[in-house]
Amino acid sequence: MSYDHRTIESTQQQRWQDEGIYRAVVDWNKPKHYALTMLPYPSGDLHIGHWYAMTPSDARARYMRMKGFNVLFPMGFDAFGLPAENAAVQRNVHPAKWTWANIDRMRGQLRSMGAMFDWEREAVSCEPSYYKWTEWFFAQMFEHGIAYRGEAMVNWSPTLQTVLANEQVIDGKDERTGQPVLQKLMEQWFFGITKYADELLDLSSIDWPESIRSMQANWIGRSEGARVDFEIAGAGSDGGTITVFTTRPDTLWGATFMVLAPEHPLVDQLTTDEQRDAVDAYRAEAARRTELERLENENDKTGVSTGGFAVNPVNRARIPVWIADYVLVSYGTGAIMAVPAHDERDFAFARRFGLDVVPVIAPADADTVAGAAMTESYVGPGTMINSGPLDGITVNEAKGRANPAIAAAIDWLVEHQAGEESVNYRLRDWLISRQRYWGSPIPIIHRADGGLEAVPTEQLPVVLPEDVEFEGRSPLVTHPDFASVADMHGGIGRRETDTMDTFMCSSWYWFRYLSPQFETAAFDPEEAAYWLPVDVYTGGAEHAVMHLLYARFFVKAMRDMGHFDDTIEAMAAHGRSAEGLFDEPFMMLRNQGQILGEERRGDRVVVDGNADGNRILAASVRVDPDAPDDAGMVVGELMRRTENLLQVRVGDRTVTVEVPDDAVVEVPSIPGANDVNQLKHHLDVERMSKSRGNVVNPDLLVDQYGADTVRTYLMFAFEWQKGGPWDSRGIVGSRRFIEDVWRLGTHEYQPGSIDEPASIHLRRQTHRTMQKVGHELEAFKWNTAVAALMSLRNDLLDARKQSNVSSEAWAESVDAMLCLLAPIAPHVTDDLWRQRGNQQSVHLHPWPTFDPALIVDETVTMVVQVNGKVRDRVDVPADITEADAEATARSLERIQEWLEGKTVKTVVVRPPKLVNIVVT
RNA sequence: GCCCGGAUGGCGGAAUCGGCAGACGCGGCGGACUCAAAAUCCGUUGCCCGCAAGGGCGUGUGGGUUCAAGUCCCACUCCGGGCACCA
Repeated sequence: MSYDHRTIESTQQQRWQDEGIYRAVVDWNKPKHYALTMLPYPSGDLHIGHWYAMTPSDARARYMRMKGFNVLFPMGFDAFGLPAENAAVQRNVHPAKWTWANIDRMRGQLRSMGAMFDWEREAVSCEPSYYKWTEWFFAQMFEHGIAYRGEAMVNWSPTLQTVLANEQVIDGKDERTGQPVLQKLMEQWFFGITKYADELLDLSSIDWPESIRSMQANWIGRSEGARVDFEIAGAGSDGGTITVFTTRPDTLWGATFMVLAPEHPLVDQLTTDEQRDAVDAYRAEAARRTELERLENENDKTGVSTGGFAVNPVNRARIPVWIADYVLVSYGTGAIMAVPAHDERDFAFARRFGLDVVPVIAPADADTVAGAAMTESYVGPGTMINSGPLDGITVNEAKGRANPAIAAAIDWLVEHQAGEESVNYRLRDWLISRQRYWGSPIPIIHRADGGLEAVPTEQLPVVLPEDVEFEGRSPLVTHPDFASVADMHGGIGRRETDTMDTFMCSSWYWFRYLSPQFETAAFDPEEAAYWLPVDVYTGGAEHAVMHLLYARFFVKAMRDMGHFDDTIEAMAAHGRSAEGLFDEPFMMLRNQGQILGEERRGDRVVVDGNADGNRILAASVRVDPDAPDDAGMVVGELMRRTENLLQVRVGDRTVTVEVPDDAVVEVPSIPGANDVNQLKHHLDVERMSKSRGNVVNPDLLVDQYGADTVRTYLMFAFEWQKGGPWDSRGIVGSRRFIEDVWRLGTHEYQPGSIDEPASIHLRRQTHRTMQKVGHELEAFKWNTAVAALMSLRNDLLDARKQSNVSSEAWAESVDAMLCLLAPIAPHVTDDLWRQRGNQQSVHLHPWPTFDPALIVDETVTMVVQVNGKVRDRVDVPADITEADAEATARSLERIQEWLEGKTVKTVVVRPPKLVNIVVT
């Protein structure tokens, strides 16, 4: 019977479902393992990236279960979001209908993966039974003062007709469509995530990748420094102050002017009558420009004087106050003290507008240049000068109080009540409201008197009306009934028509999986007490500063609002300590890389040289994508390179070009001298996208090769955390492997003449594979786990050919191979497992344990080096003594030849692996 | 500019502690089977010299430590990612 993946996979999937083997039920007698993989957005089709993310997660969940853990591995859909509304506008289909149709389709595709998802725990964020609790969390946040309504400069996307969070804007463009985003002053809903900035910076209790830690730290952007108050000159003692944040209070004596953001609230007060027109014009221009346009002329400083002055608190100097768009209203206090002598931007501004430059730091090894003569700012270390009480103090490269000059400056400010030590963050509060329909409604009622109140819990959820029309604007605003509502006291109220950022839905979904039907709370404390927290979370690194930061914030806020109290109580009842379990959502995080489109086969090369028979002998080869067809003797795509032979496609024929060593090779993208080795027949690998036509469809692959082969290939062909270009040719190797497993599993082994060492060898390889595969799966190293199993396959093929191992050794090895491969290729292994007479699924079988005595070799190949170079090898007993190892090494004929006429200086002996004889 | 990660055959990649570089797979080459092709099987495959035995070179570049370096240290180049007029 030959291997038929279609029958095997559908049969096994049906059997798993019938037997209900993936149902995860609380069992306090077993250790638990909560494995979570990021839930998909129901975009319509599962793509190869979903498979790449999910099948290894599934394999590891299966492995943990075989290791004896009670494993929860749930799945759901992050179902609110803009694409559904776009579909509504473009195709005139209701977002709910579109979303649910996609979910149905994707559920089927997810089943074809053969993953062990527990579908009874499925959660879908657009279901009222789900978003009731999303709303409830919002109401809780509102009542605890974490959610608030505030006016701020926010990101407005004209394309999407909604505001966006800072995290969703990259380089002034929205991260989904790449369209420009405007800055607008608007009243919106925010979550006070900045209160948690310091706690979010501490990732010491969780096992997360370094890159994610650094991205989160960068995003939070903590800076240490001081806040300094500058009196507004001529306004009297209580006429107001301009507060600035600076990381360099030590340079205060060099502050010769101030700059406010154009939107700063004090600008009106400071502006003199003479400057009024210029200031108004500048502010209007700044408001018109997008973030993008501001960034374009970064080096070209603009600004205008307000005509007003402030007093530098350290020396009572009257300094002019300017406005300029290089100061951002959203960072720090929206105002800076400018120290042109020691800040590049301030220097450029001062030179442009003829403002004073006063150096206050003398470099240690160079003469101090007078301010007027400086050609650039000095940002290095040195000694304080022109700074009154700070003169003579050392300035080093350290930040904050670790720098003696900064410490002295802060002390001076505190003593003179002119400022204080301060920490500033780049992180802004999370803008949560969206002017869109397809999201969870914000459960707030605006009272007639302007007050705000949360919709009471018993009235939740605020359900999205279904009878809506889509005409660009959110239909909630224009809906006849939705917005009109009574407030708590029966007064006239207006319902909030904004919905929540969909990241809100995904900030708590792993709690809903615990008890998706639970009606009295967001999750059942009894389930939570057993399963929480998530032990392993897998998914893409693109969520580093969005989902993963929000999720951490959410759990900390839930903890502070007391929403884990019932769970902690339930834990105590079962004798489980809650210590440290509710500060972070995900104890371990691992990211997969991204699968890119298949390599583009050719580069355009220009070859000149001589015809030599039916090939060209090249004198020069140049890579030039834009070369015209007549640029050289042979011009075309480089299709293949083998050693120094190139296959170049010219029109519809292929020309062979030989590149001798003395040919000139030019690859403009690689500087310096190039040779033939640097010619690549692929310089262009891109993300998969429909428009590029390089999308790999997993459904077609599954149909052609089977899910087991696709899973195995995805785990084998890449370094998982890295990803890389798809290679459609490579999958046959995985298919051959699965077919070999099938043949070995169905082979009726009859030993010929049994060779005892061969049996022992097979057993040793088997037990080593047990050790190796377990070790690799533990560490998320799928490729080497598969490689180890392929090696065992090779050993078994060899044993079958020789027929020289005992039946027991054969059976042990085949059974082990099926168990070890089961997490990776669940269908074929379970089919074979049952064919081999087992009653229960291989997935319920315990993970094989290796015998440590069996994996040690009796003999080892010892390497003998002379002066660090391998000169001979010899098989020696594994327990050889140091003396015997040296004697054996010296006795080797080839070693003696190398020692002849030389004096042995030292001999390094590392039995049983190596002897290195050092001679002179 | 600052921060994080990386660079190993034609390709994807492997190499617990510093101890045989290139596991495993793809691709290539040669052969068997076949009328032929596909599939399959056998052999081979880092580069260079050599008929061979064998030798030399080799993990981005340049130094260093060591009996021994892909692995440790210093300096640099390039690639990927994050942050950035961030005060």
